[in-house]
Amino acid sequence: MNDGTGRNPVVLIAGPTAGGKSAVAYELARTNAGMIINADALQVYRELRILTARPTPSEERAVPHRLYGTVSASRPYSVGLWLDAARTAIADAWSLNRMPIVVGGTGLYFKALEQGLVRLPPIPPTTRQKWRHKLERQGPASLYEELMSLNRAEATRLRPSDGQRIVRALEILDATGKPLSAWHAESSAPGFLATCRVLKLFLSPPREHLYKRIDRRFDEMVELGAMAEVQELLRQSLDPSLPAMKAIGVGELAAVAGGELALDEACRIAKRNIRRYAKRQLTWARRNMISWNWISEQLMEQTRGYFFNFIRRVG
RNA sequence: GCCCAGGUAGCUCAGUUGGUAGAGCAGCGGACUGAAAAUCCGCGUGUCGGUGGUUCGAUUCCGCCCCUGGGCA
Repeated sequence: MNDGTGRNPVVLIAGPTAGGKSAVAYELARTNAGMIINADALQVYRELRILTARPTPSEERAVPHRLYGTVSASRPYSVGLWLDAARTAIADAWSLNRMPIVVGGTGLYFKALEQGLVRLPPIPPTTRQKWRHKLERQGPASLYEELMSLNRAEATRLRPSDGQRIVRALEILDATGKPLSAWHAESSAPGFLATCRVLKLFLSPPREHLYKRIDRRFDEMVELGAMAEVQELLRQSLDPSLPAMKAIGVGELAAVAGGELALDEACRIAKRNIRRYAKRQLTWARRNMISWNWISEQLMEQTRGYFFNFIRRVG
């Protein structure tokens, strides 16, 4: 696929959850021979169609979709795995003469796509297990001490309470003999999109509207059978620390299934957690997505023609 | 109309024997490189219903007014 400039085109659509990304992506893709590629860390899980607000089967039939529901909830996913899959999908779109439209709410995935990821040798699963178990048994403070004695600079980069990052730092040090910061410094691989013609849209509805949509959408999820979806997931008896089990709504509705929480109370908590998540997405974006086109709902209406023109021109 | 009980943060309320106030929930800000819907850090955001009075000083005491419950008519 070529737009006359010799550079391949890509459209990226990001924004907080429930902000209308999917609808925009679908419309662009349907009218401009696009291919929609998922950039959401949770929408990859097969079992979570309703709770992660994945595109509907009819939408998936109308327009090519990639990386939605392709992974079992029993498997941990990661940025690295996603990045490989996303690159393949984007290349596929080009070869099929379709405009790749990468949509999702996971800021880190977009950052990896744009700027690349540190090239690390694979960490053996046993090493990963070792440190994770240690965290469970001893807690973050003790592991922080350990990291401090192994590599002071690496430890001071982190907080003593941030168990997840401490474990990551330790497993990298353990498996490669070098701290993450050293790997980071030496592998400045250019991002996959460095040579592409890229349109970056960040959909940013007013906070108040966003929160209303979040609340409404969760009620809809429950009506559509979110409860059954969670019960089905629970039947697999998966490790609760798996990413899929941490999807917002899973824990809350599981508590209802277990008789520990009333449904309306669970909904209240889930909605609050989604609102907080949306806030974290916005915090991330303010810092990391400065160069994106930030568009409000109104602006989206006003500039619709402009963006469609971009698509037509390059597509 | 009269009699009670209230009006304090977005909500539910606590409190100040007179020195401009604090909990829970909600919210807000920040960090972030293979678990990122994760993980972690920080922050009370206030015309104490209004208006006069007493006082060095009133959210607190007094008067009047407004509003919300409940009761009596």
